[in-house]
Amino acid sequence: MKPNHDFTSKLKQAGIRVTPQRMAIYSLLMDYKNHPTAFMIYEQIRENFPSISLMTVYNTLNMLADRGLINVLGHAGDDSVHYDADIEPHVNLACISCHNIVDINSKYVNQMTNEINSTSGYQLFGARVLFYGNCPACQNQSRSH
Amino acid sequence: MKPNHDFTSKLKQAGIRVTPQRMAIYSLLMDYKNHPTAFMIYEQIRENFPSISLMTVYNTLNMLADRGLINVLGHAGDDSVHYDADIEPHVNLACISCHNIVDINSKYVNQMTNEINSTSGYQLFGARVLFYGNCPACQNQSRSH
DNA sequence: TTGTTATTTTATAATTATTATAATATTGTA
DNA sequence: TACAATATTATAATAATTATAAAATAACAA
Ligand SMILES: [Mn+2]
Ligand SMILES: [Mn+2]
Ligand SMILES: [Zn+2]
Ligand SMILES: [Zn+2]
Repeated sequence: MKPNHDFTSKLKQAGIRVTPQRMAIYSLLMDYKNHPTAFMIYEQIRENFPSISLMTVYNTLNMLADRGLINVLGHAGDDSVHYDADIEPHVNLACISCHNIVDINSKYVNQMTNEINSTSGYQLFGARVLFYGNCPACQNQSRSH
Repeated sequence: MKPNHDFTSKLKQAGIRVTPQRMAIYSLLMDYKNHPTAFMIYEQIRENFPSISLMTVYNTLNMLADRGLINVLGHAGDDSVHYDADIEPHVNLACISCHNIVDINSKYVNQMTNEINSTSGYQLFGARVLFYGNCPACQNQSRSH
């Protein structure tokens, strides 16, 4: 596996040792925009990396989250935690039928973040902004059942 | 237990049978503003209602959430789900040290909600807006350790 | 009020996402 | 290359949540 210097330097900067497993997990989360769960990541990576264990996926995700390199979105109508490599505050839109999560642009998120940063008195680490409902595809399915 | 007609009518409107347990759970969540977990609710209610079971708390919370009467906030640095009786989109502020969640006013939340409602194409049921960091009290504790 | 039926509560067991452990393997470094 | 610190893996344990089914209760009609 050839080292991807983008990820390598990011991990090193955060004081995390570079391993093939961590590179694979981190870069998958950066490349795919689908806000996966630990198990979804595990299944994807296993195709190119058959010996990886689910424990390594959890360890890596926890480590990346602790250092602030990724964001923990929480549940999306299912019962496992979804992750997001985009740590800039932004609006996520979850479908509680198909459990997909997509990003959506909003011009108000930055203003809201600045407002909370300056007025709350909290030392902020991140934001979890998630609206939920039914996506267009799932609305059609339930209409024509 | 005397019936509280506010909650009674709300439950009836939602097609939910009125029971003392459900009244206790729903009104506790409305009265306390601390965004509790199922177990925290269970412990509180048990003081005046010694025979209640944790299963009833989960059943009721799931039912209220399904009907849109309460909001599911998700984890707050711990590993159990927090609930909120305030279903209007608003900013929640979680401390990842002490796991307390408080509300904070923001003038941008409503604008953001309207924006997403009109542009997303999703049939929206609710929002989970949660910023996380260290609260002032926990900042002081870690400074003077 | 009383009887009837559907629903709810409860105790209990089962499930499952996540974490802990400890032996083996790998990384960073000299 | 060799060493020490750290990571990975297989496995077992934990704990939040859900499933089940018998007993209790709410709604409602006679
Ligand atoms: Mn996102
Ligand atoms: Mn709130
Ligand atoms: Zn959908
Ligand atoms: Zn705190």
